Amino acid sequence: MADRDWDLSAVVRSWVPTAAYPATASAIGGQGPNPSACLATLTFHEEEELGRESFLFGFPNLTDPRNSGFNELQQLYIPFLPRAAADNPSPSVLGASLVSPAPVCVPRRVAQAPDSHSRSVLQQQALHVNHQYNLTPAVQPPQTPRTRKRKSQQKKNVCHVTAENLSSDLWAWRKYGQKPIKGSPYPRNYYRCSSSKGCAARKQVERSNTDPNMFIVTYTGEHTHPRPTHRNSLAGSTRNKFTGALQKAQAASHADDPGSMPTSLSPTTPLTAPIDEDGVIGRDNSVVEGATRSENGEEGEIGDDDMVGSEYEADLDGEDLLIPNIANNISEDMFMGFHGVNNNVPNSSYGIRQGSGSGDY
DNA sequence: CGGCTTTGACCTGCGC
DNA sequence: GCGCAGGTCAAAGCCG
Repeated sequence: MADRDWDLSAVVRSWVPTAAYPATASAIGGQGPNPSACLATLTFHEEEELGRESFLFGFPNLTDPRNSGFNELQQLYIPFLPRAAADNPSPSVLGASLVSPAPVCVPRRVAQAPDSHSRSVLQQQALHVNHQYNLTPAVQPPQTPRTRKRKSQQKKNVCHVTAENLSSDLWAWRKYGQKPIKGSPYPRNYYRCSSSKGCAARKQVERSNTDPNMFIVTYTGEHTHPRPTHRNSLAGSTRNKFTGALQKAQAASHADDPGSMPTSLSPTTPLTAPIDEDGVIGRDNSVVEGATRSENGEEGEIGDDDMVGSEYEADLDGEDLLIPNIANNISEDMFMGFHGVNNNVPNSSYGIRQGSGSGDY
């Protein structure tokens, strides 16, 4: 019985409430959503895209004080943007001054011995930011899903984000597994991109055992397709048991499970309306690899199997994608789920791998 | 009906 | 080689 189990899918799934995905909003619930959370899913490529006019289309309320987080995030990402983008960041990209916490990722080769000299300036900057915002960046070597490189050599893009900043990338993620992790009271949820059947992109979400308010999002693999122009009919809109059955489950079984998370919230970002094709929003704050790459050709290199690199390439292509109308769609209730998580609120049994977790346990 | 979540079983990596 | 732990598969069931 994993009474501490929680379904991170709730976290991963886009928290952005929209008319199209009201359930998601209510499922997440809560108050004081941080717009920047949405950006947490952006890659620097995507950020670059966001700099385009179309981006404003997607975020009509950028001027809204609530969007300060967005701008903040952009600021934070600047160091990680491709040099061109960083050198000539559009106003939207640069945004305003930092005000609220924003998720930041820093590329790092886990397998490599940390070398202060080798650490890129960008990384240091990111680290600084992370420190400011109490974020714990960590990037591990990417991996090639399915081919299973040595675990220690797998490339990963790890981001530590707060519940508020938990992602809402536009990719459609489908949960395919959950496993309790030894040493951690919280299970790890596994997601794969559901936008394309052949897509190798994976996403892992787990709550930090050191800081329950932090979530560790790990991206591996790369998308083999352009961003979806639209969500699957059900993607992100269903499974919002959190609103219905979920709540029942909460009351019934995991009323005291601090680690629990509403499963209903899939890592899918609800999209309200298609933005300009150039509008790009993507994964969570996986800015990392690119950052290193731009600064340090070797460290954080975007190898062939580096999902980040290739993915970024695709992003730059201006693949069609949608931008969630975050500001307009954020619901008061949206973060209820997160609050529940943060406050040991009963969470659903959904997405929770009871006890033995996934099979082997 | 299509897509998603759940979850037990199986596979693989890795340390000893 | 063995065993543990992490990662993935896939059937079953749920939902709109």
